[in-house]
Amino acid sequence: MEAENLQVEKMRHSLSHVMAAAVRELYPTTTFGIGPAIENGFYYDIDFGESKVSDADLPKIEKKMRGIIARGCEMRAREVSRDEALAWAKENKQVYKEELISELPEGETITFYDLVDPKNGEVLFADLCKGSHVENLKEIGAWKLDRIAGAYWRGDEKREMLTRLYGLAFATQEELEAYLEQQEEAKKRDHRKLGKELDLFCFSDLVGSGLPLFTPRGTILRDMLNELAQGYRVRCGYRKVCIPHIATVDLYKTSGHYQKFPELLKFISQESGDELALKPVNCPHHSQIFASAPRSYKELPVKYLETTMVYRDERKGELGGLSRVRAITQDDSHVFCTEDQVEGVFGELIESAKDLYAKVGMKLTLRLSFRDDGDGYIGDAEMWEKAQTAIERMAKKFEMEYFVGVGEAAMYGPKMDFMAVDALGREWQLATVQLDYAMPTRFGLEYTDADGGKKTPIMIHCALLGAIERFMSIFIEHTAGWFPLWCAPEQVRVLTVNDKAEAYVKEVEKALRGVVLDEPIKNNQLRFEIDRTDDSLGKKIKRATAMKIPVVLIVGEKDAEAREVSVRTRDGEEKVGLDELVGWLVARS
RNA sequence: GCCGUGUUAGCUCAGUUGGUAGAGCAGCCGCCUUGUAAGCGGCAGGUCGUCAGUUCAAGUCUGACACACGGCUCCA
Repeated sequence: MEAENLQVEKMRHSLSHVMAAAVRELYPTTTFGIGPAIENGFYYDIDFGESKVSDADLPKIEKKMRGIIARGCEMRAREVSRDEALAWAKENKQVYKEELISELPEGETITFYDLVDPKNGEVLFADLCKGSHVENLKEIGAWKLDRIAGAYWRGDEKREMLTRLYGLAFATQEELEAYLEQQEEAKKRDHRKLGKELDLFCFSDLVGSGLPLFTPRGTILRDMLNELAQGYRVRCGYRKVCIPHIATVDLYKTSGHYQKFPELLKFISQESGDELALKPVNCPHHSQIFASAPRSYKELPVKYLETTMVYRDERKGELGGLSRVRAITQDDSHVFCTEDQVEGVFGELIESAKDLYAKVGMKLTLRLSFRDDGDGYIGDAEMWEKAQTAIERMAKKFEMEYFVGVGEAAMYGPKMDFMAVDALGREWQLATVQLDYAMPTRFGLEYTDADGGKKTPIMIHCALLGAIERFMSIFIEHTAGWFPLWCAPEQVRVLTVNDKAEAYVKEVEKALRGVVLDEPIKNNQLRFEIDRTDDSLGKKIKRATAMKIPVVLIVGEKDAEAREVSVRTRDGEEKVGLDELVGWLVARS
């Protein structure tokens, strides 16, 4: 397996050289950046200078590449000195290569790979490269050029914008096709497409980009997911609070967001001239509820819970569907507690996260998000050390497998981030539990301890869904829109065959009206519709299926006679007696 | 923000070399009373993303803007 992976990587890497050779032949004045092998293929970043390149040019480049491969060219390594390499780069006006070479240590031996036609010894392309490569292009498997995109030189937006040509490459044709098929499947499940088809949310240019509007159906889904996420904490003694969505900027100067959080949206009051901001987080507001009264150690831990929107001025190019928005709903909670209560609070939240993700059918992995050396943080080094050690100790105590993500911490402290794996095997950061020694200090929060002295509480931030919008985008793709019964916007649809069994349809309606599900959330009154239109049954079924309604009940004269309903679900068809219908539905939730 | 692609009826899409727009579905109106994924017929529906420009003439060509989609170090 190892050897196979290595071979595929060699092949992908060699293909990037072949692509460069083809490009140079077609566009002689280009300057080359880097051309690595990647997960599903390869790319090359190229500066095309004056020439414009677009998707339409890909077939031309691909054809040229196939020609080079058909010639049976070889990849030959050649060692040169650093000075020789620099001279080569200068002579050929390869400024990017020159930059790369000049960064290599003095005296280092450098490898070049030549793409050579063995029949006449012609060198089609010579490139600075550490390898490794296939020996002969005959070893190359299945590949195709994929798309064209822009990429900053070395990923730095202050530097030149190069054109990146992406290619896909696999060992066999089957693997390439399987990959393309998987892409197709992902496209079919795309939450933006399903969001429209299932009537869950929409956008309006008048409202603005990155600002989703939820329809009645989408709102039900949101509410159900939120209820699930809040339920765990309500049962652990969290109490709901409610705050306004704006505050004076003084609040964020105190919290540090004004200085460290560029996405903060600010505005000036025409009335008072005050500078205000839309809340980018909820903790400062919540801290002021804690600060509103003298607190005793006896009432700790104080646990607040609120699902509410925060607003962030995200970079426009990064907005997309529900996964990246400017108005974000967090199922947020904040706990103010003593040092020795931290473990208990974390324990409850970890158990809740595990249970919630099991209920939605996603596997969890744990990332401990620690700080890096950047300056986007508040609080002193000692405090960070203490918090990070505590987080790691808890991961061990609760027997969670974890890895450490450096540079992933929040502004005010390290986080325990739960990564959920969806049906397509993709990993997403959703639930998060954060330990914060900084915010309480900045806000001067305190409580009176048993000895009468004042102490600073510790704050624990948590969101189990993370952002509801993001969670929904993933959940929609995870389920492909086939939501479990408990959270489906429309759980049951009754289809009449004709108008001759209306009396019986009314009986069924009455039975459904009495159905209340209690799992996984309590008091979940059944949501159902009755399709009495005079369309054919086939058409009604098609419509209900397109909306991915989990349970479809067909009720006609034959059913009335037998006092049953014809049930149609994704699993198939069956008959259920009217008397058993309620129990049948409850059992399926 | 930057690079590339796109925007035609509520939705999915046609629209050849510039000659003032088409289909299917959905909608509405009839007929059909229908048994497990589209019954039949008719009607209505569009400043072709927006604003400029070129032209006798622009959905089609040019420019700007808006919005959407894909990408923006898996470090020779």
